Amino acid sequence: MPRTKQDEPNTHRTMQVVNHIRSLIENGTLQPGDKIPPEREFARTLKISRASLRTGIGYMAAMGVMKVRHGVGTFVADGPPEFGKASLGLMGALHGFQTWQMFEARIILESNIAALAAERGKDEHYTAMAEEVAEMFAAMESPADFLIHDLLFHRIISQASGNPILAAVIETITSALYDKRRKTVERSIDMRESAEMHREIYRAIRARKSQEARKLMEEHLRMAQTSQGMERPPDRKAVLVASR
Amino acid sequence: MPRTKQDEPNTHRTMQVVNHIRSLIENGTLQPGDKIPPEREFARTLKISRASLRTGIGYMAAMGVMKVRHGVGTFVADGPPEFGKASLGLMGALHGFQTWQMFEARIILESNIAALAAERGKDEHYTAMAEEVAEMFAAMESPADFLIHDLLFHRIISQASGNPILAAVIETITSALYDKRRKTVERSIDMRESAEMHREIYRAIRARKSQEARKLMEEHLRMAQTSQGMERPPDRKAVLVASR
DNA sequence: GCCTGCGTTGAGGTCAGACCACAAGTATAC
DNA sequence: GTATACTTGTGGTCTGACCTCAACGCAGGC
Repeated sequence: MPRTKQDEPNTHRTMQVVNHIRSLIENGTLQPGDKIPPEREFARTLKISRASLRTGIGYMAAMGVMKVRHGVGTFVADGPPEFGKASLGLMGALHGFQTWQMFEARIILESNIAALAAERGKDEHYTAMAEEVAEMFAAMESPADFLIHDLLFHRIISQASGNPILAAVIETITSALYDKRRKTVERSIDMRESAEMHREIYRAIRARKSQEARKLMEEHLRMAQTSQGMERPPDRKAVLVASR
Repeated sequence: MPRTKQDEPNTHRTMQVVNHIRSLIENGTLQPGDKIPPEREFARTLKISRASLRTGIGYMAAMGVMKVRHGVGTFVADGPPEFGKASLGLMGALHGFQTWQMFEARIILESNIAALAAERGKDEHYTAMAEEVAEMFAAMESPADFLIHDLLFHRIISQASGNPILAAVIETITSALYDKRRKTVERSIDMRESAEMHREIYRAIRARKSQEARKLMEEHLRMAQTSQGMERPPDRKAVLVASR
């Protein structure tokens, strides 16, 4: 009698789907931005139910590897690497992340990234950075536009660092921080000074002065934190937090 | 008659579930390790189908916030904070992460974490760290046991850093690195020397010498990387790593 | 007494197929 | 010629039946 189960590939269907798609990505069949087959068809191909297929896709979508668009199709993520949008928020709820901790993480990561960018940056990065700085000066009258170029500038530095993992991490933190901020009032920071600082950072990176780039980035972010009212770190002696 | 469409807040069911559970966590109804109601029952409570509920749970499970155990139940994650286990692996497939990049990220993060731990560590952390160091010296004959205490030691430092976000990130990287390594041969590193280094790190942290802790941690990790054969990065001919 | 088997129970996992909702393109009415 | 309505393709949700797994407990054998 044929045993009802046996067969080796008995792993959960979810992982079966994930691994399949993963291998398609690894062997180049699927590129970022590509569309995968419609669910019904793909399910038939993989010889599993549509429900199971969807579970697997949902899994990958949660981690930001796939992007599903209702009524249109399912695609491999493109854009900059990043963990699932909501991941930090959810984990924050679970482990009690504080905003100052996000800032701290960001400062540490981004100043190191700036240093790496100074060591490894290429001409294409310099060009792109210079452009964004220029845009910032030009957008001095429009906070919204300014912010866009601010974000782009930092993203380019991440790319220039040559380490996509670190880039993914700060991308995740930054976006969490960002949509935490947009819930509050539109802070009106001193854009001229901010643009000025970005320019200095750019110059340090371009001059391959990694230590200086690190320092400037740190200053810049500390200032940004302060001007956003997200003051104070931990301040030991004063805090009575009984920990545990 | 079947309820026509627009009933009310038509947000995707998935997010409906996620937000519900999230609020249960935030208001303290659900604690790490707690079990949520059985799917059939919970679905009835939320007035959605079991399928949709499962989608939402799957989403949270993918990000490491929930843990599902077939035949047993679904639980809120406990243990140290960490992004979804597979997240790095999948993103790596998509964005071409290299092993040296993981090491680099780890070194940067963990040396900064060691510095923070030196500034903020508490007695309970010192005690736990000392214990693990002792265990390492005691497990000199058993590589497997040694590794366990090695991991625990590093995890305690993460906690002592007082920044759960950074802790979550290195936890994720470390575990990815770990199960990448266990696929290769069991490297027999010099455990005595390794234990020795851990002890020095511990001392620096305990003495609140943050700069020294940072430096020692960096050395330790560089050595670990080397001894694992995961040699150096983008070694072009222009390797003037004069910086630092 | 203690161990072994096997059935029961409760939980998650999978399936099939019908139907809903959304986005885009296409045809039709004015 | 433009605006509205229809059609099509694709993801989203619902039902309800059935499968698999883990834990527990009772019974039989040593």
